[in-house]
Amino acid sequence: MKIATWNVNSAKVRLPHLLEWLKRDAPKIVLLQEIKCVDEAFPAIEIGDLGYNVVTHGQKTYNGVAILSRYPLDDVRRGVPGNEDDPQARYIEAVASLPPNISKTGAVRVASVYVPNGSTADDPDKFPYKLRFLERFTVHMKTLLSYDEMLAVGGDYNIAPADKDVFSPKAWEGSVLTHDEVRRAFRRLQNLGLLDAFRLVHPELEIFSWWDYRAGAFDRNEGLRIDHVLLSPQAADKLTAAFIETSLRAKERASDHTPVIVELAV
DNA sequence: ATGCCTAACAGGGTTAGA
Repeated sequence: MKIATWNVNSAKVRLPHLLEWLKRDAPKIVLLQEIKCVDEAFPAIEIGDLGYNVVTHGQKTYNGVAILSRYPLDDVRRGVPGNEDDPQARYIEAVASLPPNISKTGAVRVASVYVPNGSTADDPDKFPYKLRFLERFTVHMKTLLSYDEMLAVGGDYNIAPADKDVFSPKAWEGSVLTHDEVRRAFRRLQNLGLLDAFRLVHPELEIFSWWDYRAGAFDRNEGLRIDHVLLSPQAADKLTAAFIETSLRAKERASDHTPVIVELAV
């Protein structure tokens, strides 16, 4: 079963790419970020026609997350608990029920997260907001891990966990994507028991999930690995493959992010 | 090299992204 995460940078603009990719690759579950639209404007009909159930947590203009699933979705949660004072739509969670002919394990809980960028480390509002979001998100992850179930949390974490996730560590030193404090926040998640699926399969591979729109960054392969699928131990036990679908970044009118995909033998 | 593209909203220039 393939589970993918993708920051589409506008569901409306990326719809042709999304539909084509869903038809070709047929991931069972897709976790989307930056849909940049309200729930009513999300192209749920077109996606539903391909056999996907759709739940969204949208917002006008900015942010917005969604879950697409070939399996039924229940127990939908919008927003991180304890973060209700935050008007930005950055988190959605649901339980996908796997049919008995597919799995004996029953269900997998999935979540799509869009961690704030943080602007610059000296920004008086945005960087503290990023750290505060990560703190509250981490508390909730601890709760979900206590359920001892299959859990996959995919998203744009806006964190390059290590220097090998950065094309030029020197150029990115001190940025909000590589900052010690956010890397520490990422390690905290891992120390709770959430495992970086891509790194489990490819411990040393240098491959990126985002490339700047400017200055031909994609053609030069000047990117970062900031999109991740984190797995509970129960899910990581089923992990058979992980890869980054670079082809979608090469298209005309591409998102600046490309899908990260994991395969679980459930 | 801190605005090199892109998107939304709006109907031009600003905000935001990473």
